[in-house]
Order: sequence, then structure tokens, then C-alpha cells
Amino acid sequence: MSHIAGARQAQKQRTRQALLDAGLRLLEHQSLSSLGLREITREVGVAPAGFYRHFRDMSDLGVALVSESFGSLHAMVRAIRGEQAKSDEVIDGTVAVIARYVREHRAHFRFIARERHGGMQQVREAIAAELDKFAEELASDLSAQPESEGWSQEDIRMLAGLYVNQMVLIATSFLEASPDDPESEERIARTARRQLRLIHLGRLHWLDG
Amino acid sequence: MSHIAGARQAQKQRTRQALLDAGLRLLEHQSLSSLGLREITREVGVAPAGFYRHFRDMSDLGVALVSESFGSLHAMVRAIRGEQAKSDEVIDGTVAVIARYVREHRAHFRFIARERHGGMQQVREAIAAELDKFAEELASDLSAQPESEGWSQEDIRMLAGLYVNQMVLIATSFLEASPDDPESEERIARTARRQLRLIHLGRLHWLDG
DNA sequence: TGTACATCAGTGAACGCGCGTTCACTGATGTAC
DNA sequence: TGTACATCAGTGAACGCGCGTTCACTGATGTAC
Repeated sequence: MSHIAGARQAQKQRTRQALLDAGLRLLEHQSLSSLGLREITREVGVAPAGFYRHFRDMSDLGVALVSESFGSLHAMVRAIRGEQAKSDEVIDGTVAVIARYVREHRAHFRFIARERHGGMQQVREAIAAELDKFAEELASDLSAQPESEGWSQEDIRMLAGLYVNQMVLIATSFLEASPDDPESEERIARTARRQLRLIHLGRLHWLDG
Repeated sequence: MSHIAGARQAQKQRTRQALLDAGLRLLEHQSLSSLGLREITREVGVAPAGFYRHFRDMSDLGVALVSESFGSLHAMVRAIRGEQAKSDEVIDGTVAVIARYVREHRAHFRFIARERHGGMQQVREAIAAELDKFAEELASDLSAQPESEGWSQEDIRMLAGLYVNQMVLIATSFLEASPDDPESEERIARTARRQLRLIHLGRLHWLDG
């Protein structure tokens, strides 16, 4: 049975995960296209040839890392979507959740930020597809809100794209916050909240003209 | 005299420029950290060792490419800043200028987009510094406009950052526009104009509350 | 203008090294009876 | 439960290759007188 994990399947899974973990760790200071297969297997402690039992090549591993990274992102997104409160609270909560996500999944997010426009096409496409899915979900949330009354589908999608891009940018800012300045994170959060508030104001007056 | 280019200096400059051009060309389908020194010298037709007469290493060449890329960007920015018109026209003009910039300096912008969060720290820092300078200039433009009356310095800087990020995102979208779909560029421009208009509306109502 | 010397951009050979990929293998786990 | 055979994750040696860097060099350009 292939769907029940025997001792063999379980061990294979563990090695696969070790390769992914090692890859993510080694990507802290370099990009995927400069990361070597032997570098990863050395870190894990398996023979170089063993890599091929789990991945076709490095971009295959990269695509797997994209899935893994967006897994933890979706947990975060659900946390934001669950809330139903007035807009200022939603904004504060959103920024706080983004900050927490970057703190707790730093390596995952750094990988996404770096490879989103990086050198490997398949990985770029996998990330683009995930972000697109994310924007679609957000658009369907937004269209259920009273502020969206009278909006066209296209405009809602436009707004969702704006929010998704803004959230990625905010996360990137947190990622780059200097670790030796304890106030930099709060400064970034402050700016991020204002930017989201400004976008929200634009949303409220979209149909004015 | 070191500041007057004799035949020797001129030739050196030409070789240096050939190395930069070849580098940019080779970066179309890969990132800087996977680009090899020998790849570049082979493309230009000089001996590998010749590289060291011009650059210390690849990240040195990367930093030089950042300067070059932002040189052509600043020409574009001046074109936008020169205009004095009503907001819809400014927005349409901005999006058109971004589209033209990406069309005419595709390789430069792709380089910036890819390396902005890429694997080489010095290059990342050089790009961040240029974008920061850009945002400062825009902030000083914005603060001279009547719409900014009553705004704090911090809020103007926040708005300038929002605009700069948005412009980079728009340029990135144009870059990724599928070449086989002639309408995709117009679709992207349409969305970009709406997003800028929404931000502009937010700006107009910032002090309402 | 002509000559003797200095500079230095570009050469070409050599180096040690780590890379990705292949292959036949081993031995623990799984399966059939 | 015990035995005989099949599977397949991981091994280890080998391969050819292109890499970045060094070095002493060459010869055209530049400088001093």
C-alpha cells in the first residue's frame, strides 16, 4: 500500500524533510540558483546521489519549498480573515499578524521574497500562482463586505491585488528591520498601518466621483 | 593626466562597458550570484584574468550595474516630475512613462527587480540606497503640492514610500506581461491606473477624520 | 622631432578544487505463500 | 510463524568539466628631455 507509511516510507519522508530543512537553512545568505546539491546533502549527512531519490533537481526542491512556505502563510491569512471588527482594528491586527509571521517563519518568508523575482522560472511561477490564489481568496472576502457595494468584480480584484502586494511589502520591510535597533520594528509597523489606512480611505471614496 | 582620456583610457573604458553590457545580457535568464566571471569574459572576448583590471569581483560589477540602471531610471523620473497637470493626467502619464521605461530598458529593470531581494548583500544595499534616494526626492516634490497642506513630514515620507513601491510593482507587472498576448500590457496599465487613483483618493481624504 | 624609459591593459598557461551526474552495489523493509 | 523472493532508499567510487585566481609576460601608449 502506497498511502500507508511503513517504516520505509516514514524514513524516506524524514530524509526528504531533512533535505528541505537544510536547503532553507543554507538559503539564508544566498539564492537558490547558487545553492549546490552537494552543499545540501553534506549538511544533511547523506551521499550526493541520494538527493535524486527525492528531487529531480534544485528547482524541484525549490518548488517544494514554495508549497511549504505558503502552508505557513495560509495559517496566518486565516487568522486575519477570521476577524470582524472596525477597520482600524483590522489594520492593526493585520500588521501585527504580518510581524508575527515574519518573526516565526523568517526563513520561509525570506525564501519567498528572494525567489519571487529570482533566477529560476519554475520557482517564480509557483510563487506567482500562490500569490494569485491568495489575491483571489481575498477578493472573495472583500466582495462580501458592505464597503464593496456597487463595486465591479474587476475593481474588487484590483483592490485585492493592491492589498496583497502591500502585505508582501510590509513583510519584506519587517524582514529587513535591523536586528540591532529594537525600535525599527515599531517604526515599520507604524508606517505600514498608515499606508493601509490611506488605502482604506481611498476604498471608502472610490465611488464618490 | 588622469582626467583626460587618452587612447589607452578610452580603450579601457570601452572594455569595461563591454563587460557590463555582456553581464546585463547574460542576466536575462539567471541571477547575479549564478553568473560566472568566465562566462562574461568569454562573451566579450577577453581573457578571464582581464576581468580583474576592471572589477574586484562579481558583486563589484553588480554594484556598477545598479548605478547604470538607476541612471536610466532617473531620466524617466524627471519626465514624470516635469509635468504639472490635473491628477488623472498625471496618473495616466506616470503609467505610460513606466511602461515606456520597461520597454526601452527591459534588461536594466529586470536586473533591479531580480537583485533587489537577491543573494548579494552589497548589490541589495546599493539598490535600497537608490530607491531610498528616489523616495526622498519624491517626498520633497509632494510636499510642495497643495494637496499636502497640513501633512506632517513623516506622513509625506510614508506616502512617497507607498508611491515608489507601487511604481516598482507596476514596472514589474509590465516586465512580466506575456509577450504573446498584445492586450496584456493594456490590461496591466488599466489596473495600475486604478490603483494609483485609489491611492490618490486616500491622499485627498487623509485629513478628513 | 627623436630617443630612452615607464606604465599598465590585456594575455595565456597553469593550479587546485568542487561541482552534477552515472552506476552497480548493499542491506533493511515489505510481500506472498 | 517461517521462508524465499522483491523492492528500493541510500552508498561510494568514478567521470569529465568548468570554475576563480595567480603569475610572469607582452607590446602599445604615454612621458621626459
